[in-house]
Amino acid sequence: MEAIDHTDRRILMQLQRDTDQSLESLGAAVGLSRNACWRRIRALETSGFIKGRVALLDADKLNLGLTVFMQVRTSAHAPDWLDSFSTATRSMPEITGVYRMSGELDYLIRAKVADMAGYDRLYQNLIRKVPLSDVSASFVMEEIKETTQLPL
Amino acid sequence: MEAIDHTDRRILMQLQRDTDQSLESLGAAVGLSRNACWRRIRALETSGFIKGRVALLDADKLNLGLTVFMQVRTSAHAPDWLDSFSTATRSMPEITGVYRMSGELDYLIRAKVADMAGYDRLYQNLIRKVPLSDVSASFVMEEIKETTQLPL
DNA sequence: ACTGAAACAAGGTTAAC
DNA sequence: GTTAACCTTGTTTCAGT
Repeated sequence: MEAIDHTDRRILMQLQRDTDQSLESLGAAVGLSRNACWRRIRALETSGFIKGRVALLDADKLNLGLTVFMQVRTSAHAPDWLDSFSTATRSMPEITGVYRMSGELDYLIRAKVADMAGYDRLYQNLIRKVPLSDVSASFVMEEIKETTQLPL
Repeated sequence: MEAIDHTDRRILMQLQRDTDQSLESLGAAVGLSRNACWRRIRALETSGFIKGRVALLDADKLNLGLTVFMQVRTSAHAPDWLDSFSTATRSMPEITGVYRMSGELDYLIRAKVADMAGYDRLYQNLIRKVPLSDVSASFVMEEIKETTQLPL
């Protein structure tokens, strides 16, 4: 696993914007021939810098217009509580992010649902699978920025 | 803009998992010929269900191992405060998400930085660009789940 | 109107330098 | 790193259901 140079960064920058460019245009953008480019990309893949290539869908069009952040506060709990919490949240496709936060007893959940009724179903499902003492939800009114691009 | 059927959903499911499969294998997965598949994908693109295709990078490898959520509480402010806030956050590449939350005076920011020093730089930069009264930060200790896949 | 089969062209992959 | 051959696969055309 090598260190990354300036040209690699530029390639990554392009790919995390749009992975559908041809090697030709990509090479042109970073000043490289078609397969010099190809070989670098391949290296970036095998070394794990590139985790994968995915399609990004329109949540509104798919009737998933409501994004909710749930803050879970949990008091003392059995040692395997985290296990069942992880398993439960990972198995629920509406939940797109789960994070253990600083402060030890806090978890943050991000989920996508159709509407309030959808949120309630999600909430009911979740507390049925894993005991949660204190849950508070905040809803996204406006998405000012949302990107998968990392700063390079 | 049409409604989406079951086969389209299966295609979208595949593509948001991995957009690098050939039309051949994709078609096999959903029970379609190569270009029946192709035409559906094309329709899903032009109708906007597919917003784009991107590469997902490894944040740790790129020295962006610290994810932080910042909660911004703002009291009364000039009518164009939101404008300058939006412009400022959108121009900062470390910031990967900005949301106006329910409760009217709350904004949530997600950012990726290298470490605490990186967070402090980001914070200093941000408050230099736009006046913020009350900012609290929570740091991600453990990423239990993180996906771009929407539930279908 | 939507399907599949086959021809075609573009672009990813390999080999040679 | 480059150029050029190669061959997979995306794209277009066409005919059938």
